[in-house]
Amino acid sequence: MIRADKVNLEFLKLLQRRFRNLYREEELDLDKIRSYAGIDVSYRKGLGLACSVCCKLLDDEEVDVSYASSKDLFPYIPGFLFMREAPLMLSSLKNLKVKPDLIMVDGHGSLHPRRAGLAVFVGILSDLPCIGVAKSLLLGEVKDKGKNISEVMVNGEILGYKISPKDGKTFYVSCGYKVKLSSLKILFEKRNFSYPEALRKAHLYSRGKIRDYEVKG
DNA sequence: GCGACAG
DNA sequence: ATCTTGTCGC
Repeated sequence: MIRADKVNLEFLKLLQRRFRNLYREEELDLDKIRSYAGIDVSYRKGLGLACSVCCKLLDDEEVDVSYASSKDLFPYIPGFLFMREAPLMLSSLKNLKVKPDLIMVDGHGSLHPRRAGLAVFVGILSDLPCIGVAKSLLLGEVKDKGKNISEVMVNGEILGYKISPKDGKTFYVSCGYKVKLSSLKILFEKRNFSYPEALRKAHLYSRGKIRDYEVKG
């Protein structure tokens, strides 16, 4: 494990700026998106385990599941989560037999100090439309609170949305790659502001799998 | 300098 | 994120 106090943050910021230069936005044609994958990572005693769950976009029916694990983990440093989780997420994504048309990762995309969160890296490196879905805010202010969907502002710019399901915890979404804010809004409105089922399962499955390692090996 | 800080 | 049993409440 690399020591957090030995990490060259200036170099990593440079890396984030370069990936941001590769960032692109596109209109999401929902009629052409058949399936999407939710990706999450769990940890236990120095081991990290990622899970990708591929579901149909229409009814959330599960069509594929894959995993990837590693003991060679980068430390968690706020603002640099990509170094810790992007490699594991990309590995589990490769292990899917059914290739998704869209991916959603646990973490922020453009809603980030340098607009280069985890979802931006995973989107660019997989060359798939990607959306960042986080449970808490890293920065930004919520405008027009109280609605199902409200804008998150950073320096007068909309960088994401706060989504409040009728039943359940609120979460935040932002663009990762090849997606536009307008597409995000339409997508979550169509899905009735609910937390993505594929992500919920990826979280459950990764936790279940990493506990098996305790018993087996 | 102080505090805040995705997972 | 993880370490962790029972317990309060819908």
